[in-house]
Amino acid sequence: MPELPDVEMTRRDLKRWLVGAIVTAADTGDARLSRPASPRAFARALLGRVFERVERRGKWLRLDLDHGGKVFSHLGMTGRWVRVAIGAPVVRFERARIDVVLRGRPFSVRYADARRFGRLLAVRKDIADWNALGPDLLAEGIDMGRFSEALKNGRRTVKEIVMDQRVFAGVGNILATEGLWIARIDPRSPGNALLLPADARTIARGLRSAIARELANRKQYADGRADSFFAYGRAGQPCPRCGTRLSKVVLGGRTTAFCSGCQVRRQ
DNA sequence: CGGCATGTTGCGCA
DNA sequence: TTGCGCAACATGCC
Repeated sequence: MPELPDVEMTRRDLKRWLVGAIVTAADTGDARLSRPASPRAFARALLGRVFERVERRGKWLRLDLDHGGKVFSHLGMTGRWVRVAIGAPVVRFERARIDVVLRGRPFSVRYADARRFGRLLAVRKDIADWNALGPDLLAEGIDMGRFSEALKNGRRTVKEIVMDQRVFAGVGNILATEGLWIARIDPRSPGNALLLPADARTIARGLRSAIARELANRKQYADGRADSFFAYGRAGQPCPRCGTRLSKVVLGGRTTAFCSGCQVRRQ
């Protein structure tokens, strides 16, 4: 599921389903997902409340309730929200349920998460994970000065820097791989080798373009990932731009595909 | 059966 | 003290 474009699509769903809806029942039995809050706190915070807003920053979602409470949701690796009829049976890997009434119509919204790497907690104020997030490439203008600084100060590779949620909220392994391919920059380049303002701009443009492509793709194939990636998951196959066999390397513990033919490596 | 997976975190070690 | 690499988390799927 989860990188910025998927989470954004989820935000739009939740906004459509929940804003203005009143909660008639809420339940989760999963202490792991609701940590450090308790499953009981989740039910208690939601019952009888009305959703006012659904916000997103990077891969985090925040649902604001009418009494000032907030529900934070992170999809982890396999989390997803679905809407079903009221009283519908438990969906596969269901971890939480929110029954609501919107404009007189009752229905149910379920959170499913096979691996349970996600988070789902109801709290009174913003959590540290949310506050620590850097700018969101879709929502906010990015501060090029700050990005250049992050690159300059980083001994890490440019891919690791770009995936740092404090630098760009929402960029994960797919977006970083695709964005750098579009920007024609070798993901192994150390950040402090990319000193030109033009480099930062090119990378930001590549990431934005990758996000736009993914969003368009999600809209078209509402379900699953019809992979139309340039580089992600395609090591060994020809580069769609220059035909060179795409290489594979592990950076920051994540598999990374790139083209040694047309992605420039800086030292 | 082995290997890999869109994410994050915490631990051991240099 | 800081930083880095990597295992761990829990499960599906090829």
